Amino acid sequence: MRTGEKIRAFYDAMLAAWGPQGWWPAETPFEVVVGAILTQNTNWKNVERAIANLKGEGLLSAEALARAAPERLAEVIRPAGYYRVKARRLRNFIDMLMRDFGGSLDALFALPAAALRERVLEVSGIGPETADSIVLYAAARPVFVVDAYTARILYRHGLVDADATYEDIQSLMQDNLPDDPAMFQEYHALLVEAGKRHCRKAAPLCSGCPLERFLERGQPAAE
DNA sequence: GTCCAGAGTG
DNA sequence: CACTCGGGAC
Repeated sequence: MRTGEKIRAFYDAMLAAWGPQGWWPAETPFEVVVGAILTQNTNWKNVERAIANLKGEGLLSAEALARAAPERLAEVIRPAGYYRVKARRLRNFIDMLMRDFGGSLDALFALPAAALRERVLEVSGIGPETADSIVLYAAARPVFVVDAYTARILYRHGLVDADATYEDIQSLMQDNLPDDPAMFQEYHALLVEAGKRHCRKAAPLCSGCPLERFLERGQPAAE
């Protein structure tokens, strides 16, 4: 099976095994943005607590976040970890939104997809994965979100090299899939599920993984 | 004790 | 290149 077929077959196999994942779990696009920043290298369970705190404090809006004292914001999002850094990152995004788009997410999202991605990437503390999560899940534009699980799963199946860059992997996925935001949303969520359940860093549990049948001789590759 | 829906800095 | 940021779930 060649690369493109395999990439498309992965999706079908995971979807058949686990069904739709319902990502991104949030009530509004703004909440998606906040969650995308808070979940950097962090368990989603902890992010849920932080978002619940923000809601309880009435801080889940651009205006409220722009006014909140940095120390207070940090304390409220504390359960998400890296709380001082993340408080600053949230503020950096809000500052950009207020300054350049009148605080309107809709105005920001009206940009063409490529310009939107670049604009979000310019915010200090928002890197490629967080930017693409915002573009895909909050703005519903067709960019593929790459994360550590994506790289590991593709690497262990021999579809990318160990040193493949973010852009390498993103291009590989986008070049071999239809340009469908809803599908990209689902595919990334399914890869995260596969990563958590089976393709863990230290001890991969290939047995029972819906992607197991796509492994070839010698795979998964050693780290 | 491990590890998480990463990114910036020295 | 390594190091920092970090609470919480398991």
